[in-house]
Amino acid sequence: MVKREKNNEKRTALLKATLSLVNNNGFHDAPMSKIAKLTGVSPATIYLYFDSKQDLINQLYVEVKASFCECAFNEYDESLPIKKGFEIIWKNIAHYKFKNIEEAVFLSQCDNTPMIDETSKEEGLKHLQPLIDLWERGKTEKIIKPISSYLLYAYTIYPLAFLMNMQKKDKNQLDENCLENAFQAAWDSIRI
Amino acid sequence: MVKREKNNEKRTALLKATLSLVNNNGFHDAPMSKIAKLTGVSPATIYLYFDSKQDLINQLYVEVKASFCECAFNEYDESLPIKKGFEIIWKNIAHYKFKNIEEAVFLSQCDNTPMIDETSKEEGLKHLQPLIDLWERGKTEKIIKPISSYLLYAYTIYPLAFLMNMQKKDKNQLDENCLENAFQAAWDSIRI
DNA sequence: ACTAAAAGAATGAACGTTCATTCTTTAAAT
DNA sequence: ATTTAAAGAATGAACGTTCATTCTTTTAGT
Repeated sequence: MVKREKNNEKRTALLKATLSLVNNNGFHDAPMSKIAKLTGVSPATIYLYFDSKQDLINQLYVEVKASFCECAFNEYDESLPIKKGFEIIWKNIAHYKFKNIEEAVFLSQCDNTPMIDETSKEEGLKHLQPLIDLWERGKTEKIIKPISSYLLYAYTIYPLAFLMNMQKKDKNQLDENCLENAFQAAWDSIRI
Repeated sequence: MVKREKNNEKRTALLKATLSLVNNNGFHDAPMSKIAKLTGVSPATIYLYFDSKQDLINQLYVEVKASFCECAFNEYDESLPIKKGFEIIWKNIAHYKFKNIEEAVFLSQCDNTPMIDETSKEEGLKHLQPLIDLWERGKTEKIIKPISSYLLYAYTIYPLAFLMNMQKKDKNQLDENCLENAFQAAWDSIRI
């Protein structure tokens, strides 16, 4: 739903405030009034940029997911060897999750909750195709186990969400060494 | 908070209705009025069994988590060899998550959301100690990688949550073969 | 065993508050 | 002068919770 082109700053500020509130209070305690107050605008102004609260949260999800996926394939090249290509994507994702911890926590909350429309969720998932392609290539080259992409994702990418949540709670500090161990575990779980 | 001893059925029915509503609608769209209606009682009746909505959801979380952890260590014995002991616990957990998919989805929603009090969350986490002990034993016996328990959990148990969510959306059917692959991936990621 | 009184459960209606959203007015930009 | 952006006030609906009251069960007195 396209509304305004002008003053994208305000729109971005609204998205940012929403992210912060949903992260800290949960969707059930992130009312429009608080979003407006935190942004420094009137509640009515939100409706110049978004159709509804649901529209706001859906757009936020899709945009954060897009920025995540864009980051994931930075410097990735399909001609790279399987393991090297996987390592680049994996580390891109890992770095995103620990540099942009608020965004990552938000995504994990969305992915485990019915708060986002199913259609928006599917839209957000499409951008990961190059990783799935890489895995398929790895399977035919007998480098990666011949198991479903869901399994491969569950054991390589998904664990990062847990580590990140622990990181946020200061339960597990993630240094370079820990990251290397994590990558090794991911790779060991799927390599033949 | 101890309230009534009598008529535990109604209390259980309230918990069950809450679980179902939160799962399908999210916490933000599971009002007391709907919980009451689904249970077939008056809204006021809820407050004979629980202090508040927050108390209701906290108690639900703690009890579901407890039943999950109880199931996890069924037939487990500390004298078992590392791999066998791990396999038993892992498969217990896997079976719980796929036999009690509603409960498991609920737990994953709670664990990724600020909807549960932090104290209740910590209470729920305590019961997993035997698994951590097993891992420690595995490390000293040089069977399991010398990495933190958070990493071990992230790569062996946490992935099941993803598989289960996919299962619920009918995206990934989990047969016995897939389960075996999943266990192998889990073990491969942490064994030396 | 029967009845009356007390206690415990449960209720629907109503409370004050807060919600998402809209209406009306003002300020700013063109 | 006209249009657009923003604001604040206002809206009905819905929220969590409590209220006064009524059923239902238990207790006690005969």
